[in-house]
Amino acid sequence: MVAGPLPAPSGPGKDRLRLWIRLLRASRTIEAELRERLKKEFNTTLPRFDVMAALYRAPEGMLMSDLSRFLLVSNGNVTGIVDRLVSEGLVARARRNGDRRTSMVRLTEEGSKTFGIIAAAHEGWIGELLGKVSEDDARRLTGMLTSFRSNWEGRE
Amino acid sequence: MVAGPLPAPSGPGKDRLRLWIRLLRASRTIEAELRERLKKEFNTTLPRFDVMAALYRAPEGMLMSDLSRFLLVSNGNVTGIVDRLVSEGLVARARRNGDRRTSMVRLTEEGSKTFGIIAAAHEGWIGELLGKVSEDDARRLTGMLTSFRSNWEGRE
DNA sequence: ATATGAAACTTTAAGCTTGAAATAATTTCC
DNA sequence: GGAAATTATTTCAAGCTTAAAGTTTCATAT
Repeated sequence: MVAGPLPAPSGPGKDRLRLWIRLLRASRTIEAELRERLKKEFNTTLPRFDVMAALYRAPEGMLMSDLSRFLLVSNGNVTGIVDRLVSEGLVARARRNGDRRTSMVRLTEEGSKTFGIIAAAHEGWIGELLGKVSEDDARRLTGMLTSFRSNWEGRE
Repeated sequence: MVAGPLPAPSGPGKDRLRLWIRLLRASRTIEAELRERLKKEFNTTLPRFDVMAALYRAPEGMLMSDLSRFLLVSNGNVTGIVDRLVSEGLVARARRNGDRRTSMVRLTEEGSKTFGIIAAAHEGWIGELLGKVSEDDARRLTGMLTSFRSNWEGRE
């Protein structure tokens, strides 16, 4: 996937292949940097940050399946991450009256406070890491990515 | 990370944050699809494909540390993936005369043949998945991503 | 009411991933 | 030549990830 330098591919369709490779390398590079900083500065992980970010914007809480869908990861995966966040006191599961299969997951007060702090740092990091991209290019790129993602969403 | 819908962020620097979120969602979506197809069609994984792709373009072989650097993953990680590829007969380690700490890793003949087949399918999938991106946009996007990545490479 | 099926979630096994510690070989520097 | 630092790699523990199988609960249709 993360192919790169040496013999530049050429021929029909190669431009898209090259785009994909760049896209993947870019996101992996940034992801690695964020992961490292989250660990060093806040002793947390990217998956936990992702879950907290999702919950932060849903004060009423989210179902496990909502989280799974939103974060694009499997539901078994979310179970483990939420388990750890619960044991850290940052997240709580609340049984529901109506449907006993489900539980509403939400940030605790401490979780919310903690996330606020981390999120501020995170936004600063992104600004720094993408600093060389002009606001204009950022908007243009975002537009392209959005349209190309829309071919995908809710496909199967 | 993979934040999305609800309250659209606004303010200074928010365009870059949004760009990052889209970038991440796009690459995760495509990655997930590739992973699934690699599993279903060829009973292999993305990391193994990555390693084989790197080796395919280096017929003389690569050191473990070369692989690690090139693929942007830790060296301990590469050890495990190469181990599995070796046990599948797709990759071979060759001790070197000069430096006995290192070994040259390369595709076996079977590995090379196998990779050729998978790579052809892979290229087709990318063409399909990014089909809606015009060749022109693909080149433009690639250019932007390249320049923005170059702020990063060899940073520390 | 009760089977049948669907839905929400957890568990499990296998594999991927990292950072840190451990090994081993090489190089550097007195 | 030998200690000390460096380099290449593996090992390890903890955590992330998936797909598949299992559990519990709910909804539907007899």
